[in-house]
This record gives sequence, C-alpha cells and structure tokens, in this order.
Amino acid sequence: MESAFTWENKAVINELTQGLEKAKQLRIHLCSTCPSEAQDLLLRRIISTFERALMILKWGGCVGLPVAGESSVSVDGSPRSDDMNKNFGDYRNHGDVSRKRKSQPTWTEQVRVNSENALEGPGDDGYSWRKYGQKDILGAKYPRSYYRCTYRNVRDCWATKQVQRSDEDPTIFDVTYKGTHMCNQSINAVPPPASLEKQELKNNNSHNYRLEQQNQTLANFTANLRVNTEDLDIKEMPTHFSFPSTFACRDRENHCSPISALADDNQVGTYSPVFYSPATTGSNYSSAAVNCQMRNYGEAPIQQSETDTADIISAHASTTNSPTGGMEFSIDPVYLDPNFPFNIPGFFT
DNA sequence: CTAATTTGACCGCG
DNA sequence: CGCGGTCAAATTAG
Repeated sequence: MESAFTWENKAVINELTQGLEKAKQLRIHLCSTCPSEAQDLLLRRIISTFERALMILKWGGCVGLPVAGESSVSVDGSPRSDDMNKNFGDYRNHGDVSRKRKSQPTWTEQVRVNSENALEGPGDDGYSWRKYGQKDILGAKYPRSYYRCTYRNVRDCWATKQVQRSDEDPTIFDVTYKGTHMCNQSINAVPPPASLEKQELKNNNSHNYRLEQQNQTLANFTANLRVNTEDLDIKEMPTHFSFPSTFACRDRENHCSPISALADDNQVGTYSPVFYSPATTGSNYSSAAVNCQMRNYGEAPIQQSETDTADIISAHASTTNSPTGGMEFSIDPVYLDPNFPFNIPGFFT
C-alpha cells in the first residue's frame, strides 16, 4: 500500500524540492541585488507554496498510516524523513495538546529576529492571532505568550501558537504552532502594508518593526521546523474536524510563514541534495497538479462578532492562479482528507 | 463603540 | 501540589 504512493510521492517531492531550491536561490540573488520588499514577499510566498506542497505530500504519506508517533514531516526536501525524526520527534512530549482539541499536530519554528535589540517578536506568519495569555515559564527567562486564531469563533478555527523567546539568544523566538487553521485566513496578494505586523510585538515594543521586517526578511525565518505528529490521533480527527468538503487555499496577507525559507538547511537537513540536473526541472512541473483551491464555508454559522467575516468570505482565491505560476498539482482528495493538517503556518497562504 | 491585550484566577495533568 | 495552558474580567487601543 505504500509502494505506489511512495513512488509518486517521491517523484513529486523531488520536483517540488527542486522548485523550492530554485526559488530560494532566486530569492537570495534578488535580495542581494535589489532589495524590493514586494519581490521578496512574492518569493517567500512561492517558497512557502513549495514547502507546503511538500508538507502535504509528506503528511499525506504519513497520515495514511495510523501510527502515532511515527510520522514526521520534513519541511523541505529529503524524501526520506528518517533522519528527521529526531528533529521533530518530540518537542514537548507532555501531551498538553489534550484538553479541547486533542491531538493536534504541533511543530515549532525558531524565528530569528535580527535587530540589535531584538525587542520585537517574530514577524507575521500570515495569520491573525489574538493573544489570550502570557505565562512565566519555570526556568525560562522570558514569559511565554499564547495566541489563538483571531477567527476562532467566527470560523471555528482552533489553531494556536505559543511564542517564547530564547533564554540565551533573545533574538530567537520559539514559535510553537498547534492545531489546524480552519479559518482560511486570506486576502489578496496585495498585502496591506501595515496590517502585517501585529500582536506579537506588542509585548515588547517596536514601531520600527517594519524596518526590522525588511532586515529580517533575510535573516529571519530560519531554522528548524519540527513537526510533532505523535499525538496526532487520527481516529479522532474526523470527528473533531469535520472538514467541510472544501477549502480555499488563498492568500492571506502576503506572507506565510516561510517555514524555513532561507534556512541554512542545518538540522532540517533537507533540500540540499536537490541540485540535480536542471534538465529535469521545468518539464515536469506541469506533470503534477495540486489543486489547492477548495473552500470551506460550508459550516460554522458565521456570526459577526470576532471580526470581519466579510473579509474572509469575500476574498477571492487568489492562489488559484497561484504563486506557483504554471504549476498545478492535484492532490488526490484521499490524501488530503480527514487527517491532513492544514495548519502549517501560512498554509492557506 | 468594538476589538484586542493584559493579567490573575482557574483547571487538568503529571 | 506545582506547572503549563486557558479563561475571562478589566483595561487599553483604535
């Protein structure tokens, strides 16, 4: 049951990984020459798209097997995630994922902020978050902040994230994402310039955050992404997440978390081995087809309290003509189905 | 006015 | 019982 899928999977992953690599290279080049934020943004989105596509495939492969604690997801490259298991094998084992939405995928991103003061938090990850708590953590220098999706009530989106500044290196933030974004946070390709940077920084300060952002662009999002699927309780997923038949895979303000965009593939290992023949490139792109356009308005009586509903609803699937350019992949619904974690940061980018 | 953040209380798990 | 995570009332921001 694994062979056929795995084969395809790998092939596609291969292609995607190459695309990802190229995009990353391009980004680096562009950034060094003409630091246009818009361009960089676009590239980041492209990169994210690749990364998420890879995620999808990998999750798809893993998720199919109800083996908790065994699945793992690498965000980039390497088709074999064996060596990756260690990386995100278990980041926070204590299954505190329990409570309400039990067993949801959890992964951590380490975001480096490159400011002298490093006072502000990590940049926007493409979603709107609302802070709902802050706690001093035993042994940690800095308090941990808790965020939940702004649209929790409106869209029944239970994604949450925790942000914790690293003890030693205050420029590093551990951002732990939990849960699945069901909200389709979206918006057009053209990002409202200021709305991007939000809550996270409140804590500390920064108004020069935007400036920072530009700098961050490169240095920022890097690191290490670990996905912990161990508590992924597949049997339950279908129950909790009644995936409404459709989702909209559009753009949310503009960036989505470049999961490890420019990451120097350190531990994640990843897309390194992907520099093969340029030849294999272009041609195959069209072969795969991910149709990431589905919608999600089915359920959830949308009330009008938490925030704009209109926004969400009216936004058009800008990704339909995806950043991926001509690439279109089609993912068999089977793989996406019930267990797929759509919450990868910026997933709905 | 509404929406977001702050912050202490509460609660479940280990 | 302590800790981490969440709730919710009070406060602040827009």
